[in-house]
Amino acid sequence: MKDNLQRHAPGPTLRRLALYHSVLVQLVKNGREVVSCTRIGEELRFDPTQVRKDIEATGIVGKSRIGYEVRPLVDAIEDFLGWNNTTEAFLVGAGALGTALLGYERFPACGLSIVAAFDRDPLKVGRPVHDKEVLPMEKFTDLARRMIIRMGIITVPAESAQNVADTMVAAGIRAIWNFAPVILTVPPSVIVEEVQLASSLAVLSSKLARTLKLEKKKEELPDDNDTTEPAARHAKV
Amino acid sequence: MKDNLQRHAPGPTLRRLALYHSVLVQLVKNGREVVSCTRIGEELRFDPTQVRKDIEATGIVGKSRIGYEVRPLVDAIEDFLGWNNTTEAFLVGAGALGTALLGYERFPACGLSIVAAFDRDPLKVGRPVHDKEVLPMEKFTDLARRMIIRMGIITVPAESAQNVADTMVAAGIRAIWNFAPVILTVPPSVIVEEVQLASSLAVLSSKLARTLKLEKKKEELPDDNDTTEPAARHAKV
DNA sequence: TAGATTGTTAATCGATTAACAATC
DNA sequence: TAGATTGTTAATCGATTAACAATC
Repeated sequence: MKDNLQRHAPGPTLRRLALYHSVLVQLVKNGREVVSCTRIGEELRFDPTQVRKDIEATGIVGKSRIGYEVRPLVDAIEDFLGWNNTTEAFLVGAGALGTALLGYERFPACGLSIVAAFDRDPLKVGRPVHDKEVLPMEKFTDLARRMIIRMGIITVPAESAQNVADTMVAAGIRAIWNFAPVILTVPPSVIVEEVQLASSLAVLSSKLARTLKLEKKKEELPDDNDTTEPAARHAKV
Repeated sequence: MKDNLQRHAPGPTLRRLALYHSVLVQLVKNGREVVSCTRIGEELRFDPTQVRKDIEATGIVGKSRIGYEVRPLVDAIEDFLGWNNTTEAFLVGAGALGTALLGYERFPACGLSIVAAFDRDPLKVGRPVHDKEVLPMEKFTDLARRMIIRMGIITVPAESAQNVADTMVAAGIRAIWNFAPVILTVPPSVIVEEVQLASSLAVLSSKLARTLKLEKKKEELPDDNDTTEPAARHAKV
């Protein structure tokens, strides 16, 4: 056992821990009491060694031949990810994406509670979305300070995102989850997690384009290099 | 110049290329004709060397002391990411998140056109969302085959996601953008890009929890290790 | 020319994977 | 016991960063 101060874990580990959590919560529901890395890995198609390494970061130790106790493991992951105590967040931008996040059923299990939404559009203000009030932007700073809100979620268009971020920082917010398609500039004391949909799409579309191009080429020149052609296998026979 | 067949680029590079694209499109609008890696890097707070390495992957060559021509660079990135020809996609799950994606203004610039949405809920079928038809799930397979749709977007709850993915694969879809909180199982010929919101939140919330814990500890025991205490600096003076 | 910038190779860094002893 | 599984160290892999010659 190392010190009780939380060790720094690499980003990929944190991301996978969130996935393990989801799997483990399901196992708890099914009444499972112990689980092995192999089992978790199978579910998510991860290498068992990697799962073990990740779990090690949480400080949990398992039992040889048995695996890990599910319930303590869930607790340790929640502790590690900061999901054990509910984090109250303010969301800015009550458009379609903001609305989707306000109603996302998974967040409570991740210790996230979006307690209010803000918008500068008077038409959106006043109409509750998923039982959450939509307040005018003017109320943001005062309310965030009084409620000691530490997390902000940005779902406004690109043009206003930096401005919103500045307001959040000034109001004492320490972590920003940014869904707007711009990279934010914030002081070093503020943490930003960028959700860049275009980046995610880039990975998918580039791979798809590449695959389709390759297939097209293969169709056009079906030579001996084409191992999918059964005939090619007879070359040496 | 290497072969004209697209080289494989690492995921992080693809993600950053999407961000460069956004910056460059803006530069084109402003009438800029050339740009250096340093300039792009400043905008996104990336290392200039990294920007150069990424650009290298697209096959574009720059000019010493000048930089890169913006317009050809944009074209090359679009070509590389598969954003030059419009990809038509079907979306399944016309809930809040699906609605948000159907109306996302940035997608056309990324060569993505969501041409129709599908839902199994009869209440959602028939009412167009953002000018896009919402069709019953029964029509998916036939329509996808006839229109030769290659990309599918999943915005259904976790429980139905794998089922939807299976339908997509059977209908000839080759790339799936998955927003449901489950890891999908698909044949190797199908590409999946997972958008796991919980994973993204995990990175943010764990960092925030860690920071807040550290600060609390510092408050409780303000000893000489606390470099923010000006008094500590006088220890040796 | 001088100096900013590219292109490219080498060094570093960090994460993943493999290997294997310990253990229940 | 035998064998599955953990814990841990070492090897590998891949991406980032540094260094520097070439160039306009």
